[in-house]
Amino acid sequence: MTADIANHESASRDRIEQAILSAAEQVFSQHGYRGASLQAIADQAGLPKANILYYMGSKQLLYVRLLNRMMSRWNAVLEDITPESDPARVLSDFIRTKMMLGQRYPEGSKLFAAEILAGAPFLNNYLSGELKEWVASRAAIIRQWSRQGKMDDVDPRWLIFLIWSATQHYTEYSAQVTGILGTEVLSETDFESICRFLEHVILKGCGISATHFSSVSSV
Amino acid sequence: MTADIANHESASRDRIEQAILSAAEQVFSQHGYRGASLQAIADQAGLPKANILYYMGSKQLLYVRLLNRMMSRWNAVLEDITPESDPARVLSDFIRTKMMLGQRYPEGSKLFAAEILAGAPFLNNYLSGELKEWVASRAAIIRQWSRQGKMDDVDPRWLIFLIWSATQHYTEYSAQVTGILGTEVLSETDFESICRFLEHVILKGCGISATHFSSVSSV
DNA sequence: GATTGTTCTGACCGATCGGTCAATAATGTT
DNA sequence: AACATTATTGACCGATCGGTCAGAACAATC
Repeated sequence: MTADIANHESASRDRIEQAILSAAEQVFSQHGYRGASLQAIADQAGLPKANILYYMGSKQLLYVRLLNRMMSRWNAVLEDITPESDPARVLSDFIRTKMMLGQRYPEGSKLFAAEILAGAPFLNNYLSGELKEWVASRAAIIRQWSRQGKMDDVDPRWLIFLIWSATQHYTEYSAQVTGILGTEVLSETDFESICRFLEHVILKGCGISATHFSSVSSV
Repeated sequence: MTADIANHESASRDRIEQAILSAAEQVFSQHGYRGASLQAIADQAGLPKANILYYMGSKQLLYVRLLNRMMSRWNAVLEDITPESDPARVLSDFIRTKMMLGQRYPEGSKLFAAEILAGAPFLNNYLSGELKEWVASRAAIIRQWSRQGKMDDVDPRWLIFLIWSATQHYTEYSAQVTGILGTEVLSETDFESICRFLEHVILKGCGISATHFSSVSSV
């Protein structure tokens, strides 16, 4: 008897669970919690419906498990930020990290968006607890930057929301973006162009002098 | 027999239809097309379910009718923009108009967002047709502004997306925003503060010198 | 007051929903 | 080989889904 089996986590079981989670992420992200059906998830995963429930227990357990998985992916963002940090570097990193996360986990990002749209019935505690503290602590540091004259005296909360929304837009509204651009997916060139644009506008807009390693090329 | 009745549009019928549309907008915006049920809409409207279908024909007809109603509300945005317009005034108007629309029609905005999240199955033609042309024509004018030296040489598409997302955020993510701020609704003070912040960052970030009537107070 | 057309709605339809369960198959363990 | 555990899944459950329909209720015209 191996340690894995003792922990009820054989390699086979783990592989199947990941396949189910991946399938469920797709379906939930498109249709939200209510609009998603276990049958659709099962079809997507290529398994019988009863199998989904055997591994996940219930629709709700599967859903909150997906939410938690997505939350944990965001944990590292803006983790090591101090009043002595360089605003240009930090905000630039923030923009690029969020853009990258949206590209890497598009379904997870959409899943989160759908949950918020529905009024965050499963995430209310997280939003008004953990995330609220996260924003408050970062906002305090940004406010110090303003007081130190490193940047304009803007409301840090609106700045965080701005970066959040501007980056999230390209994953959640991908259907609109690709429809307008006329391409199926966002090219690597477009991705880099967007990052540079956001860095340029937001940093300059906040009165942050660009450092040597990050700026927009065209100005 | 009045002209209204001849047009199959009595005042009574119109009142009921509006009530149904309003109720449906709430339910669809929260749960998307698939997740919304006619029974929930009927309950919200205080009518029997069969009554909804009597007035609207089917779930799909009701849904597309709501989408079209929301589209028409956005028609006036950035309508009278020319190469000779003042970028500061135009972008400032754009920001405030979009913010105001989101506040005025929160359910409609969320409905639109849910449709895009689902992959825009009912709006693909609109996005890659009408809206694409709308963006292209505005982008052309913004590009002329850049060539005239009125602003930095930024990609107009990313600028439009930026304003779009930053303003939309406060209606679609209202659950997250209010959760983080700790308030139930966005106060009038916050609303004005956000508008000024966005005007400041975006105009300054695009190298647009603020005109006399619009600027941020704190810098 | 009988006739006609519109509005309203309970009852019902087949399909699908999330979830249960018993029977079977596969996989260890000894 | 015998046994115990886990994995798998078709069949089924009550509830709800979108939608239909017959007929009651209502209003307008003659």
